[in-house]
Amino acid sequence: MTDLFADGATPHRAPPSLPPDHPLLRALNPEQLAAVTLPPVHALVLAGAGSGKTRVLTTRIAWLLATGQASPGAILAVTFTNKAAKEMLARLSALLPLNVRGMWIGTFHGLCHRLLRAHHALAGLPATFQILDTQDQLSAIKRLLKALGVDEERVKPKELQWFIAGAKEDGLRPRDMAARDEDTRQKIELYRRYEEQCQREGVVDFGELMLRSYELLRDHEPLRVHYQRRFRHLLIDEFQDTNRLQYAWIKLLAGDESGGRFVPCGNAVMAVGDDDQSIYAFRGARVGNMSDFVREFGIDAPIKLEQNYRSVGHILHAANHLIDHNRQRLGKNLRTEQGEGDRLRVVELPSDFEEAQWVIDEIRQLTRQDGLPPQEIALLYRSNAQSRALEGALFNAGIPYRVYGGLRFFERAEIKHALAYLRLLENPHDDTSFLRVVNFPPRGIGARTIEQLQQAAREGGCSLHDAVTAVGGKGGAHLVAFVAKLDVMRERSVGRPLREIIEGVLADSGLVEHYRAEREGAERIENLEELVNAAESFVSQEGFGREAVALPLDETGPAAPVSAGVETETGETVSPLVAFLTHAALEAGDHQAQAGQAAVQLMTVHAAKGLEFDAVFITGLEEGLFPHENSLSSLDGLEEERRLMYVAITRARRRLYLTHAQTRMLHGQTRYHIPSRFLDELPEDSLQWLSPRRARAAGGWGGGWAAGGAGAAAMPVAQPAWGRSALGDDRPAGMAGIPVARAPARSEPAVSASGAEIRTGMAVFHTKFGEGRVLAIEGQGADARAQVDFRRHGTKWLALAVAKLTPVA
DNA sequence: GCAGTAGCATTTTTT
DNA sequence: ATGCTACTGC
Repeated sequence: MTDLFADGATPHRAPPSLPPDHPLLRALNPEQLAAVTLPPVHALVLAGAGSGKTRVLTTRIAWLLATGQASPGAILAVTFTNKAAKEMLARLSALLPLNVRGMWIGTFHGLCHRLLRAHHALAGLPATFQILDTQDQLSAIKRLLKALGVDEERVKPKELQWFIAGAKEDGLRPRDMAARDEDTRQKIELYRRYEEQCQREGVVDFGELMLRSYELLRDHEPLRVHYQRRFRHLLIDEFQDTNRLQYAWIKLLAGDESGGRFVPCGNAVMAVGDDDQSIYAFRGARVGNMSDFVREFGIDAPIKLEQNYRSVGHILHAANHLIDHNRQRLGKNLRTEQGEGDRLRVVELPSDFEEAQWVIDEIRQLTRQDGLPPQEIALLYRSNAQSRALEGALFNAGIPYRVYGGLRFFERAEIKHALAYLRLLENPHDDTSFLRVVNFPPRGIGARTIEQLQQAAREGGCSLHDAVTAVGGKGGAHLVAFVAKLDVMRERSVGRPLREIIEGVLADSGLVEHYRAEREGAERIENLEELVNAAESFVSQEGFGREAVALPLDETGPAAPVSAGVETETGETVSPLVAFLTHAALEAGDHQAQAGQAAVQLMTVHAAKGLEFDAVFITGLEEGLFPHENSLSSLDGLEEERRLMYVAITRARRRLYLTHAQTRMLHGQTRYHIPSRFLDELPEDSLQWLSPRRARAAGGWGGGWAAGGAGAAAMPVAQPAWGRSALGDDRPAGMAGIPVARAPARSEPAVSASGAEIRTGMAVFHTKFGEGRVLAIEGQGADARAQVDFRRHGTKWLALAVAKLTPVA
């Protein structure tokens, strides 16, 4: 089959010639087959959850290659995460015995980085430019504010970081931005100064990788034309998650602006995505790119992949029914050929504590009686804080578990320290790295000295490294010694293999020695040793070359392997060290070790996207939590929450549990919640209530909350019998899914305000905001506050001692 | 320079 | 409640 990839295979040459029963195409359903064998035209593939999206993408590429329609060098496939890119490569090489070297398959940032390395001079960057991760970016910003004498109270570093990242995601430079007010004017100015600082130090942040490579292509026509001619097939994964800039970047590779209109240049763009799984608007993702794409690329009709291979019927009914409540959709319905399966089990518990206990009991049953491996069970929640209660219960029950999230390998402090030394070997003017380790391990350089050094650097207009001689006294001597030490380390590393360079730095910097003396240092030393291993495997298997290969402008066929270094268009080489540092910044590593362990999986719903499990628990299904209260004020926000719920539901193959608690510890206070509206948006026929169904103030206005509002006032938290050890057998009557008419003893406090009792679920009237419904009550007595969803003013928290709320009959 | 402490925020996250 | 940042005092 390799002969199919002979040089000279040109795009759009021959009509596809593979028979439909070819092994590549055999197992595809009609829609998948249609997507895979599409002629070279633009296409939007609406790929529902579990519909074989990755399979379509990889088979499409394989088909293009196998039919000789494209050479590997003509393919550009882009994903969001390294994980997705790796999976694509792995599955592709399983499909075809092929050399993946010539193909550009990677993340947006990875591919942009590759472009910038190849054309760094054109892009205005030094050959050894390094990447600033989010942490580094924040410290760079803090440093900038300090240098400019801007009060951190007036301009919050985090806010400025958000502002800058947001601007870049929209493709905006400071000069493109108009200041509506003084505050914005200042931020734009700071953005400008931040850019200067980054340029001076030879570093780029994540947003800059994207924006700079966009500008590179935009402003250099020969280069753009070169890449346009090269990449005949552009494939984009998770298209619903693209931001403005990423879409603009794709358009640059797929055509030109002409008279303000976009004109495709003949390449074929296949965008694959699912608008119903768009859950990253908060970080700049723009679902609107999907409809823009349809319009601007003249898509007749999207190809819909609606056949689901993951879940049983009831789970899909629930997902379909729920998402149907969203207005803004392209429209799509999942179907399965599997049976209906079990109904979704819904349960209400008195508290988050008991919710956790109930989940644990159910997990026991799943593993012991149904023989489910623990790693096939996922506990999902809306926000990370919710993991605590679950973790505590799992710990006490002795059930192994694994929590996703938290620090990743390359983000650990000790690793960042080591990397900072390595970066300084390559680029001594990297002030962020300089500051990180100038006094770590401690070497008598204090805040005073650093202050003077920064002052000197500012005055001299130079880097901290170059300013050390300007500082006098003992501090100055220490600084000079530090720089001398760096010089020695650099000297020693010349011509050495990467492994030895890192080992040398770990020893010479004193890092290992420092951690050896520390009580908790053992793990850190282990991590540092792991860093050496990571470098070793990076050099050998990963082959740092791949990261930064550039092709000569007169490209022909796959790039030749490079051994000593990485060729750029000017024939310069990038050292293995630079390549490894880039790798560390671009791929922060796994979230946690022991991935393959037999452990129950805990994660946020966001983190679960793209994963699947036999059994899934969605916990904390309460108003204010899921949907989250911060999202309730806008329709877009609420719809995104609903999509999030959709993602959560579609993670489950066979069993799905939905739990909610009446009370929950949040921010150190007990809060009272009503069940999530999403529970009401599920099809009743697919649900099995394991506790008496509590009506929430359902259906919005005029809807009854009959059972909900009738509880006894100001009762102590009751412990209904069904709250404890709810294993199947000892469930009291009513548990077996037969809804019980009696309302459970409730625990919402009735709060007296203006002589009237206010309770959760109650319809109320406010003199200013009008009619509303009480979503939650928090606190006692004079501190009591109520969260009220007002019909026309959105959701507000009101202090009951102040607000005039009257119950509405 | 470091330890102890007061203040503060606390949805979701990849690169 | 809790964990992180920033500041004060030795």
